[in-house]
Amino acid sequence: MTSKTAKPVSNAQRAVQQLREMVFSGELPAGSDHLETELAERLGMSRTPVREAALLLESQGLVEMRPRKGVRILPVSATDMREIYDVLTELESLAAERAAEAGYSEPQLTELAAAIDDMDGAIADEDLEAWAEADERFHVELVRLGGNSRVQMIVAMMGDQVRRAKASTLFVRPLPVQSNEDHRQVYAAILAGDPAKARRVHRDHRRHARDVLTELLDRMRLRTL
Amino acid sequence: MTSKTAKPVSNAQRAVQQLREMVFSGELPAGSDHLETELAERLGMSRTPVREAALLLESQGLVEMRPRKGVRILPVSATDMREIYDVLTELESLAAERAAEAGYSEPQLTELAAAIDDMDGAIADEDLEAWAEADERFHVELVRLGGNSRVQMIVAMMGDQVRRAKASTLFVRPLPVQSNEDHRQVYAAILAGDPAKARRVHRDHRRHARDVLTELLDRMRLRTL
DNA sequence: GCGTTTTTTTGTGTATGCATTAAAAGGCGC
DNA sequence: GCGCCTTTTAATGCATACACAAAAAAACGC
Repeated sequence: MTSKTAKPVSNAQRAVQQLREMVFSGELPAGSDHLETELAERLGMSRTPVREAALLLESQGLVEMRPRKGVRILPVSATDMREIYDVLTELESLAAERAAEAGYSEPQLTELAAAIDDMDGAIADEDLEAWAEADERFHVELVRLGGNSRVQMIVAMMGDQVRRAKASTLFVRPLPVQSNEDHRQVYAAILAGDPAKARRVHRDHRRHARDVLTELLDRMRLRTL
Repeated sequence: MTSKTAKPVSNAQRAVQQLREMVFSGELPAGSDHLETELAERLGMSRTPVREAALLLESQGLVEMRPRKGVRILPVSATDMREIYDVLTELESLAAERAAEAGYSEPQLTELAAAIDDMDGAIADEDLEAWAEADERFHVELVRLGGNSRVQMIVAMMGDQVRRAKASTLFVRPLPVQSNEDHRQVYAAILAGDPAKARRVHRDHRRHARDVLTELLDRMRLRTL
């Protein structure tokens, strides 16, 4: 039911996926070093595909390869967070603007609406993980509607870089009750075909989220994640 | 005077640099395919470092690796140009805003001022290549002043993707006489510490440049470069 | 003991060989 | 000739081997 004929996925691709998961899950903790040989053994393949995978992850800003020191899982500092959120703010706002310009009709926005509803539901249940998942869906879908493949890529990349940080602050953050009001406004602006408003609302939303998070990080004295 | 003791640069790094130059110079034309073996021979090294280099360039959006077909030099379509210019507009505007917030004083902005002056000079001489070089310097320096390393990276990456296209339209574009007025306004806004104005002016500048270029591409019936 | 030099260890960067498999070439019936 | 099957060719993906250099360990002088 899941696959047709079993697709031939390369070892390098598997290495990328597995390493990503190991990074996100914390199995490879931020700041830790791992020799190519060690990772190769862990993944049950030779150094070559592992190396290629590491090279890719390095270009995505998730790890760093230092000769003789191994593959270092990059920590994310408060400064990094600010940088990343700034980029996300700009590009998502652009996406919102473009989405509003595109003249989508309601049936094309069901995914977005569903994400918003799910966030409401999660807040009512005080289910933070469900909320985070729906929030993620909202942002991904918004960017998709923006129709710029490069923006999609960059946003995904930046999202990966802050994934761990988001996860570890999720339970100490205030319940984002206000947040969904913003989401609905963005949705409305897109449906109404008001690009300037869509941009502005989303931008303010993002900026606020950034301030909350960075202040939180300062308060937690968390310098890297 | 240039080097201390001759640094040990890896073959893979050399491969990256050389391949980049070969792409930008047109020695490897857009749309062409090249087998790993062929490139390895051309660069005088084995497939391994060439492969790593190609993987990197792929992650930067310059080439695409297709099994059995070889390394394909990615062409840039009119749509691609629009996407890229949209991203550049957003991120450079952010940089301008942040630069204005940073409270730079005149001596810290000499590089930017010099680039503007050079553009004026180049326009007076009708030296398009000198103008393009100074324009590049202006934008790079502006982004640097913005102080966001991720923005710098992404802008550089997007810049690489449109490098060939810019070069090949340079001589059919109208002389950018108006453009430098914008640059001076951005400069002034940064020095005056007016983030909103810096952003707005640069954004409009960019948007205009984008319209000129895309219209030009349509008129030239150039679909890929 | 302790700073310095020498030896050993070890990880990486690169070359190379090979199995796999997609594509091209060739053969065959009609 | 032409569609279809078989054979051959050849490019990749991966494993492996090895030289080099960096770091660690050991030896040494004092």
